[in-house]
Amino acid sequence: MSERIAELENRTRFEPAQIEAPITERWLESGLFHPPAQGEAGENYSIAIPPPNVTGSLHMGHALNGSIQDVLIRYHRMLTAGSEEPSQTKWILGTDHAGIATQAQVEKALAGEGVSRRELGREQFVKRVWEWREHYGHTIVQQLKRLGASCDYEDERFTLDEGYARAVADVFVRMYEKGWIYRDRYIVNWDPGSRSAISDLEVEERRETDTLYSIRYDLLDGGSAGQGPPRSSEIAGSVTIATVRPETMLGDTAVAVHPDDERYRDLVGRTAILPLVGRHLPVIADDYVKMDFGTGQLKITPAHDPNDFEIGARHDLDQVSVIGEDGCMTAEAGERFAGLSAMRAREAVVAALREQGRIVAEEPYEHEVPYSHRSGQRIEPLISLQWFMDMSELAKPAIAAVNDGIVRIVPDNHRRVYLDWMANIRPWCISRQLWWGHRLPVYYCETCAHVNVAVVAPESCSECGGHLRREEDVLDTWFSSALWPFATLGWPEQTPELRAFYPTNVLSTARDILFLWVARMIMMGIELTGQVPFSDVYIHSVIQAPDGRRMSKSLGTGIDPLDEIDRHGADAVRFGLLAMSSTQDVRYSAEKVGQGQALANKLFNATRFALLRVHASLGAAAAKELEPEPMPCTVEDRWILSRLAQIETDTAARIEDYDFSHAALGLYDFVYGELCDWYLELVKHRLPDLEVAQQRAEDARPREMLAATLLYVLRRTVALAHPLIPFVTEELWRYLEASGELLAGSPYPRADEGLVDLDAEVEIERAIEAVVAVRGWRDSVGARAGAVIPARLSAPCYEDTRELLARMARLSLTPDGHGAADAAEAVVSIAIPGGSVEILSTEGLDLQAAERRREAAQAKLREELERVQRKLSNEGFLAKAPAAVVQAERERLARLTQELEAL
RNA sequence: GGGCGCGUAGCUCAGUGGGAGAGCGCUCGCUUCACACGCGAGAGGUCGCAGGUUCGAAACCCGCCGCGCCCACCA
Repeated sequence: MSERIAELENRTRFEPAQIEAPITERWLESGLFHPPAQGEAGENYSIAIPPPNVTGSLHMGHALNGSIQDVLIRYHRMLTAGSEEPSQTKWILGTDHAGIATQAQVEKALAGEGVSRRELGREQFVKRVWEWREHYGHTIVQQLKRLGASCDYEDERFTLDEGYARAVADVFVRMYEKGWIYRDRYIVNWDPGSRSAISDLEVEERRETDTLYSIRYDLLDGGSAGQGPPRSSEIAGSVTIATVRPETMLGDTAVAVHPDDERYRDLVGRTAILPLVGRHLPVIADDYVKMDFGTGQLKITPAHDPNDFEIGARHDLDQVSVIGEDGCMTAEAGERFAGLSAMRAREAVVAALREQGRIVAEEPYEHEVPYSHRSGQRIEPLISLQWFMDMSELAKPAIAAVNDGIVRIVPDNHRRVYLDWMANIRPWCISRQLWWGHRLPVYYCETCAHVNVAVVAPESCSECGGHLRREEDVLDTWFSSALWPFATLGWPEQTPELRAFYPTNVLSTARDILFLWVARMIMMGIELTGQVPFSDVYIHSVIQAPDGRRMSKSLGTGIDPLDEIDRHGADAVRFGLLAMSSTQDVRYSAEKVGQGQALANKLFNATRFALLRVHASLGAAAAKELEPEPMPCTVEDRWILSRLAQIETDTAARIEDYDFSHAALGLYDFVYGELCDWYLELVKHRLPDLEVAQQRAEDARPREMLAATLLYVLRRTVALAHPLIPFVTEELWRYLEASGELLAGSPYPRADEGLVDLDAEVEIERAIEAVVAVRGWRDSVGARAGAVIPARLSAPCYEDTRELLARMARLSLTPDGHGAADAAEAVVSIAIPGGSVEILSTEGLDLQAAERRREAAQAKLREELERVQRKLSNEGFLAKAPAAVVQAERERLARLTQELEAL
């Protein structure tokens, strides 16, 4: 117990704003968050933070995941703090360069100055982004500190750091040499917004209603596919194709039907004439075509549709690119349309077709349209020369790791989602036409066209010595993110950090980046380090707005966690988020944050009260010497120690099971429902002021024992709650712990099983039930709150709790078996477990209400009794239910009978 | 089209085989010597609907209705 108790006298409220900054300062100065790179990963504990975007700011997802990871980190740091075997706990911190997002931000800022990035030039632009990063790159890290996140702030990484960049280049070269990375002309998801290719995973489908046009293409007479505009005499029949994108027809190079389609068997091998263009299109058979959709005749545009691209490859069709990287029609689309945006071109094409009478039907059509997750613009599938990575070999061990449980996914219903995706994994388009990012370590020879790939830029071509030109493209941001858990620790060098903290223990994230990031880390980790990067993947909730919509700035549904911290304190926000979290999406609950705030304040006041009371009751000198330890004198002491042991077991188990909401709410229930509502109220009177006690000539020993027990319980509770609500608990530790040690570096309480006392629990629970019953009765009959009512206890099993029942229910209990008093007439009976309390005086009571209440109580007891009797007379129940259940029902019957008789 | 999940008190959610719960809100009472961001007491629920399994179902199974999310190449 610390000497500074007097400070607490006037602090009747916990004020987070006053203590959060100084406490953060003490934590940072202590070095607790910056462990030495000692030992091996197997004996240490580490988590690599999902690196936030460098120019981002803390949103609810960060706040939740930060709280979760911090609980795990603080728990393990404390768990091993008292241990004899040395163990380090590290939360690896850093930020992600976030290619497209950051580049877009800077471009936007430049636009404000009236400059485009092309005007600035690559070198100057990249310089500007670095400056931007210097300016805004520390925001989110500072915000994590406000949350109380105990990351290793002294060892912050960035995915574009020099060492990290070397690791990225190194991986590229290795994968290239294995033949997994290759360059290809392939149809990609082109994002006209960021003017770059993006990966499949960065595409989101939106439901939209478009017009489905049915267009008639004429068929040439005969089978030959001769060139030149047809003369009308050569036309023989037609096909009707359906499309929502008429503008792409300008790039059609075939018409397809299903090979089994009886209706069109004769068409295969014939030639259709592409309206507006006149190109001759072979009619081909491909089983991709659905016979039961539309007319069963499909236009094939290999350059602008992923399916058509595949079909084109199978049939060796021409690729005619009519839409360019700017989203506008190319020269190949013909003079009439070239230069128009795709949307404009659509109108123009439709108008031209309509003029020719070729549109035979139009209908509204709802379908999924691809949009860029990054820029929000509609994806334009087109053929482009890009770099790809083949994932099939990488996926195999990553599938096995999850199948074999070497990587555990929690909750495990995400396991199958992961496995399904991995089983069908496709090549990954890794090149981006951006300037901000890891430029590919690829050098083209201007003389012999040889492709040089090397970590360090070669002087000249390895084949011919010719001049080299470096690839302009950069890598997909997720390529570097995939190396996060080990590249942050110095890989490919075998550093002490890598040895001490890799593999990490847990990766915590929302499910939206399970494929984008988590799966790729597992694949890359296994391939490059021979070990899985983490043994557990914890997938946490997505927090939605209170109305169930997505939380987003643009919708105006966002809630800023920092505002919430300002208002309620970091502990409250952490507690609230943890209490909300679940295995599924949840709505933001201001009430849960309020609950957290209340808990922090409650714990603060409970501790304050206990310390002040102990101080006043033992005197300053004795209080200072006091050694907190369990020294139970009474049944309530044994009860609270037993309950404490139980909540200690439960909390540790819940944290280890990633059951954060129950860990949080369980602590709340213990602090409120047991420690404060009952234990403190029960023992108050046992700690009178020192002078009073001395006047009464009381022995100091019972007070010392109670003080020792009380402070033991509070210290343990405060320490137990620390990983969830670190600020208030650290603040209280200053008063509870004389040595000045930080709670963050102190051992975590582990249940003392020897303190479990089920008899005490039964007794106190019974007494609490009785108190509640009497209080309810008092309230309903209008008894004054403070009035002490004469009564007689008519129930067994209250030997040790008789006094506390009287005190808590404000009864003056007549001693049993004492002549005159015992003979007093009972005017009212109140049912309590195992019997009744008989009220001996009616002064100031509403007797009609009392009677109504008695009747209601009787009715309820009868009803319950009947149900139990029914159950016990059911032969099926007696024969088939477990003996313990039958026994419990028998006991219940006895108890209810007793209570009913007492009324 | 495939998959995952949800539907319990006015609201947000726990509870997954044996007496319907919490927080907030609401009602009543209380300046009770830690806390009025407090204390005490209370009202409020055919556990989405219908069937089945079981001695016993909010929970397990089948179907239906409603809602959400993820994946997927039907123009």
